[in-house]
Amino acid sequence: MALEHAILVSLEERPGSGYELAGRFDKSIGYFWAASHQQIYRTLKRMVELDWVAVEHVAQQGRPDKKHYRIAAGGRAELRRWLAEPSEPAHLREELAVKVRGASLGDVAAVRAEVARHRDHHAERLDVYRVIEKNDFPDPGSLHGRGLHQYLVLRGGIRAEQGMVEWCEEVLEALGRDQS
Amino acid sequence: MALEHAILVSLEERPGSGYELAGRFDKSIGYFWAASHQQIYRTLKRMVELDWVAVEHVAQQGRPDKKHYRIAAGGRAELRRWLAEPSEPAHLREELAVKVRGASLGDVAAVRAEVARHRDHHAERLDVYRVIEKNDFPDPGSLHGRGLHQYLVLRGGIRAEQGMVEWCEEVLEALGRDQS
DNA sequence: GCTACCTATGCAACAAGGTGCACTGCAACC
DNA sequence: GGTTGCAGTGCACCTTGTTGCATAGGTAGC
Repeated sequence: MALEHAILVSLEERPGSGYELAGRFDKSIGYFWAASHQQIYRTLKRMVELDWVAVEHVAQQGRPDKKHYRIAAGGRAELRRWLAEPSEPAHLREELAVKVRGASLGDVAAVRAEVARHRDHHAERLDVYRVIEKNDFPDPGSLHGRGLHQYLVLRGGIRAEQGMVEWCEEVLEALGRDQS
Repeated sequence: MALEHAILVSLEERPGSGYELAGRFDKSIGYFWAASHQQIYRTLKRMVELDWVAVEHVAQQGRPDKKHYRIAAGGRAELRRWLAEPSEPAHLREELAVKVRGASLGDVAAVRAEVARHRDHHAERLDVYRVIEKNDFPDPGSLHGRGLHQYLVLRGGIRAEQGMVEWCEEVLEALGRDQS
């Protein structure tokens, strides 16, 4: 499993509370590895028991107390171990593809509309990534180390979203031709 | 969930046993929606209870008896319902991206080797898809209906694998430049 | 004669992920 | 004065997915 490792990477970049981590998983890191706040709280608890992260209770006024997490020595060791270990290539899990494949068993026009909706969604996501790219990485050629690694992951997101947009366009065009 | 629906689509194309379905999920359909034989047996059982599929016990000589499944009226109705229903865009879950993002916390060279391994894997997969494309769909322009839909899903697979190969190349090149 | 793999189905247990809900209290808006 | 939203943590339950094992005869190679 990699949720622990995604959390470790995120905590290493910046320590914080579970709530804060959940926020990060709603953007940045979470674009490539989604997780709900439930999963994060539960996993953090387990990671404390494993001594991968250290907790510190922080009392607050006007707000509920929070727990501040930071990566511990055990977590760093685990990260190093995991980074060196080979991992399985992820397999695709695209509900939309199943729908396209089964389109002729239902309303093709409805499936086409679904594809259009997904295209719009991925186009929006692509715009978000492009803005981040422009703002945070104006000069990619000069990047090194951590900054370069963050940029490369963003590039992966851009490629993935662009690929989806193009595929949706191809499907829309082909289904349109077939129906007319 | 879409495993039921993937099974329905597959059974509609061709009825068969759970074992046979598991085989299909190891190739064709399974390239876009993976499932183990355990999942398939369990899901088929549930689908029989729901009257989405019909079973027929087939006695065999020299081999264990098998159960032959075909889609039932309830399954066709469910498929139509599901096809018309909007679905959530799938979110990425790429362990490799987490590793690239965390590369500086471990052995960058090891992560680079991982990326190379994954590139090779996706390149092989891409080759498989390209062969299928050439053999099964020699004249895409003339496709209609079900054949066209199958082709479009294959095109999605080709785009996804090609995108991964290109991203891996970009990462390898950038990490190589950074290290030297 | 032994090992290994294929066909064929399935249980049991566990790990991971998702959904719904509960509690607290402040700030902002209308 | 009521709703909405933010900050903050967590339990309980349910569904999905994975792993290990069991059964059992046939076929093929060494």
